Amino acid sequence: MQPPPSATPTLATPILATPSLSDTATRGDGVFERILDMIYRCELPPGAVLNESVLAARFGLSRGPVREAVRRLQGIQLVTREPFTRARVITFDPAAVRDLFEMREALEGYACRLAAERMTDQELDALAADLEAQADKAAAAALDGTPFDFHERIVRASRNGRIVKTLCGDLYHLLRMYRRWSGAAVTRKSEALTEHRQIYRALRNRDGELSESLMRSHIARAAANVISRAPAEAGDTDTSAA
Amino acid sequence: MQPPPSATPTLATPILATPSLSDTATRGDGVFERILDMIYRCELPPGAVLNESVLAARFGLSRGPVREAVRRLQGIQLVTREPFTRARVITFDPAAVRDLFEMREALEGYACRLAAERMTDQELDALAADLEAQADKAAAAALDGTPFDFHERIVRASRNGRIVKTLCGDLYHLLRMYRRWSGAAVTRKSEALTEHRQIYRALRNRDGELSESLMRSHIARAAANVISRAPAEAGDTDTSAA
DNA sequence: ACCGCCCAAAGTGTCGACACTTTCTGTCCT
DNA sequence: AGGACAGAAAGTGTCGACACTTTGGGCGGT
Repeated sequence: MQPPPSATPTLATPILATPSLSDTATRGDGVFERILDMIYRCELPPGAVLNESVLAARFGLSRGPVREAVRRLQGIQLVTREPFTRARVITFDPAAVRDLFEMREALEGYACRLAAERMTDQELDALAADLEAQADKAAAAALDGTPFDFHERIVRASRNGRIVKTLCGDLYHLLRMYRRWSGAAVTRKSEALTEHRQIYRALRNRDGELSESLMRSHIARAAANVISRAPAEAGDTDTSAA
Repeated sequence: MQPPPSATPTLATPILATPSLSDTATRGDGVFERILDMIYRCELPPGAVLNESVLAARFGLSRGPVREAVRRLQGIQLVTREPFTRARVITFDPAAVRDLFEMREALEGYACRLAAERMTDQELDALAADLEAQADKAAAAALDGTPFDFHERIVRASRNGRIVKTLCGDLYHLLRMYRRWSGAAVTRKSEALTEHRQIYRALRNRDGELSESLMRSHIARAAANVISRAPAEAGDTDTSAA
């Protein structure tokens, strides 16, 4: 349940300089969000060292919350770490990327099969509407060009909370991070749209087998497209950037 | 004040009564293991409250490591927690169990498909040998009656580190815990063995499609068997059991 | 000049204390 | 008597300090 770092549910927009640190429930959570954001922005690129003291000083608080946040990052496998050594942002070797997309293929394909069985007709209608709206305008509702909207809708329609949490949580972070880092823009927009329409048709027909198959192919093609760009080796960057 | 300022500064073999707490890399890791064990043993049954202070006192150390361990447990979704409230061991409602087995079906099925493509002939030979050894004797090498040996072998043969980590890590914990709690012994031994042999044959034939399909069915049947036992509602248990 | 040991520096692990939040309980008002 | 409020109690969140481990550099031995 990590909607893009824009949502501020019931609170007024904070005017403070520290953006997402003051209005969070606990400071540790705030730090988690901020570090996540720093990783997304490639301010902490893959391979960067996470120094607890430095980060604490940067955020103006103690090492405790930072430590907790780093552990959570470690939990979702976004940073690697062994007992007494420094924590580092995960680095993308080709094997890891392959693993990532394979896992997504397995999970999201299955989620698509479940969705074919469990989606309501209303949900299907809404999905179709939004899909075509996205086709007309370059961007859908609010977020522009994120092809994940379609995917997330289907994943959530699987009604499997655990799969949803994995795909929309951990894997989503990783995927997004890899995209950002590799600079792989979505140059497959029209193809993706076609494939999305295919998947939608299979869902509408309640054909779980076909839905899963199509989703797998779709993801595999996207993966091939993303991987085709040779990923340069990540350089080390310290957190002590002034 | 735990390392007595005596001789042997680097290697102090602990003669203490605390079994698995002193010899781990870091104390937080030790606490993690111990709490995990307590959950397995149903000493901390589903719904039990994890009180940091009480656990710390029980383990004879500060709240810091305990806190860290609880956060890690939270990370793998074995305990639920919201900001300022107590942490509780996850409770198994039927939907959660269904979600769990579905996810396993998706992931392990796919892993099996990958294994069919990636296993070496030697691995297949070894797998067959161990499978038949298990069939002869009631128990395999060391661990008795754990049907996970076969599954884990296949999962690891998928060569996908991320899937392996998920299945043999998080999900494995959950599954094992659920088994323990529901008291669902494996009463399907002979059927399971037959199905394992089927899967092995498909792997040997390098038939990924069939391998995946068989594995999915196998897991689905196991799930149905386990779920059939009506899970009683979990009672609350405090950690301050004297 | 090379290799290994020793030592200081950096960084993580752990601790005890304090601040804040939540919950419970006892009391006061209606 | 019943319900809302205030205060205490319990528990989590955070902090600063100290202990331990790892690492990098200087020093002496060969």
